[in-house]
Amino acid sequence: MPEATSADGLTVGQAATRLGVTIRALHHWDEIGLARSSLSTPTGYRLYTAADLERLHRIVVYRELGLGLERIRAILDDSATDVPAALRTQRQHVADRIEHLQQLGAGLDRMIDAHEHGLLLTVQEQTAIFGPRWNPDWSAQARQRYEGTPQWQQYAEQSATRSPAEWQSIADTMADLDRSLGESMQAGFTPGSPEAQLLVERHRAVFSASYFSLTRQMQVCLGRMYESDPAFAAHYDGVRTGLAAWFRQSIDANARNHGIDPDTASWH
Amino acid sequence: MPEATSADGLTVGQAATRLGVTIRALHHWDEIGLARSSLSTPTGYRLYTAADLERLHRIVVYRELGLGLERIRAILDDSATDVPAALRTQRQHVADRIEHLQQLGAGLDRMIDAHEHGLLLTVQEQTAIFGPRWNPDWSAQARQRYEGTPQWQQYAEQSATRSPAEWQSIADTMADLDRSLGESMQAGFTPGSPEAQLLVERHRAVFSASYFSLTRQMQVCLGRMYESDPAFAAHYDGVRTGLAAWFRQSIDANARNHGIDPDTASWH
DNA sequence: CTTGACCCTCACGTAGCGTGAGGCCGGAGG
DNA sequence: CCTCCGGCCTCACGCTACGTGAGGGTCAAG
Repeated sequence: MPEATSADGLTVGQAATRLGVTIRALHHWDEIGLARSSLSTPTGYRLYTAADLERLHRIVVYRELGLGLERIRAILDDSATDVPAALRTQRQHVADRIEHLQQLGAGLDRMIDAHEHGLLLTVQEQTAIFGPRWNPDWSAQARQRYEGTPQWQQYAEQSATRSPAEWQSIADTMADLDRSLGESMQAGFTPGSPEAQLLVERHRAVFSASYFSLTRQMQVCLGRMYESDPAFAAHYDGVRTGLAAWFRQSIDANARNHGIDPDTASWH
Repeated sequence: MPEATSADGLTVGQAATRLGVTIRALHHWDEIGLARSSLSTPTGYRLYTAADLERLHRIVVYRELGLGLERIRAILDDSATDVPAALRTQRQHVADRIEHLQQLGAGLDRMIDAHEHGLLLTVQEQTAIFGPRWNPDWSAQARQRYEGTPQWQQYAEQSATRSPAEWQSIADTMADLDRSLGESMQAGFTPGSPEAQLLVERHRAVFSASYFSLTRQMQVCLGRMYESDPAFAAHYDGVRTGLAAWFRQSIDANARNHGIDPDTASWH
């Protein structure tokens, strides 16, 4: 049995189901004067006539197109408004928002990649930037070890915004630092000497800017790894024989100079 | 002269300009506990330290990716949250919104087309649906005459949502009506007879459902045009000789029966 | 007369701030 | 010392388009 469509009109609930909107929406449109029911029962029930429903239907259509209620009101009430022009403006807005969202999506993709791979570079680019002795597996290993730590997150967020050129610049800076370390050792500066201290602090600054904030405690742990990890040790000793040990000792000495016992330092 | 970066930290204004956000945003993030300044002067000024700025920067990045503040809070504070998973969820949201907006855009395009051309059918489709005697220029003429009137707007909005199949159904209904009109005239029913009145009301209902709400006053004007416009007259007289005049008279008679003087009726 | 479905009017909550209002602080000039 | 201007502070309401109850009448059926 269909609803007894009394000739007077439909109640809010009936109108709402016919239009596919909520009762509250109809109430709201009533409140702001966008669409009032032209009839009502003596007890205050709203009754929507066929003409009311036509207007409501137009509202629903324009609302589905993403127009704001005030713009809809203008279109419906002000016959002077240029409807196609208003629609074209809205079309432009939609296009703009789509483009913006697509950029957001691309940024998210980069960020996801950064979190999952650590480096946003192809293997070819990695070799070109970090040199032939770079092993592409290292970033995967680093990810396995540090994934989930705040440091990894910070690193991932930064690397998501880095272009190959910026990676190149980082690699150059690092290579510069390696050279300086080798020259200092070669020149006879010992761990603990002012020159060595300066270089250790320079390493901390460069590292913090390139990867993530490095405390002196963390730097101590890193130095130990440089010496004990075969790959890292080979890298530094490749610059100058004995450099891995010299650098670790310099870091330890610098930490001691800042009141830290390198033998109890932890990564935190 | 750069700002005197007092070692303690930056004031809100300085932090805001560095981060590219407003002061109010920083206040807001403070209010909801997302990012508090860890220092403050005795007089209550906020001072943001370097660590604070790091956190703020991360917030800015994630906010630019479209994440909500609560989600950002989870990522920053709760090391247990799976960051890539959260990002992928967000990526899906963005993709969904893009698709939705693209549908909106398509709907807007249809609506704009409908307002500007009146019919969303190719000339071929028009001929196939309305028959070989249909003249594609008619819709352009109708647009020139009625553009800007509420009736045209209603018509355009409806036709924007109509598929060729629905147009076919409308054409069929109209053809049915034409046939019935011709048969009634042929059978000798006169304008004003109950049979003729029924057909006139049927025309009004069909027309209102297919194009726009038609009052009896408007129907009278339409009937006069059917008789006087050569194209329309040819159409009806092609169904049955003399049908254009018979139909116009039937509309007039029906209007009179409803208390309307057809000679003073206006389109409104 | 009761019951359950429906209706009414407040009125607060949402996300992320914008935008004043009204008033205190800090450094420079007179 | 006073004043002035720019910067800072804390309320606190405003914005979109309703969602979601709270508390209470209304309507048709049993």
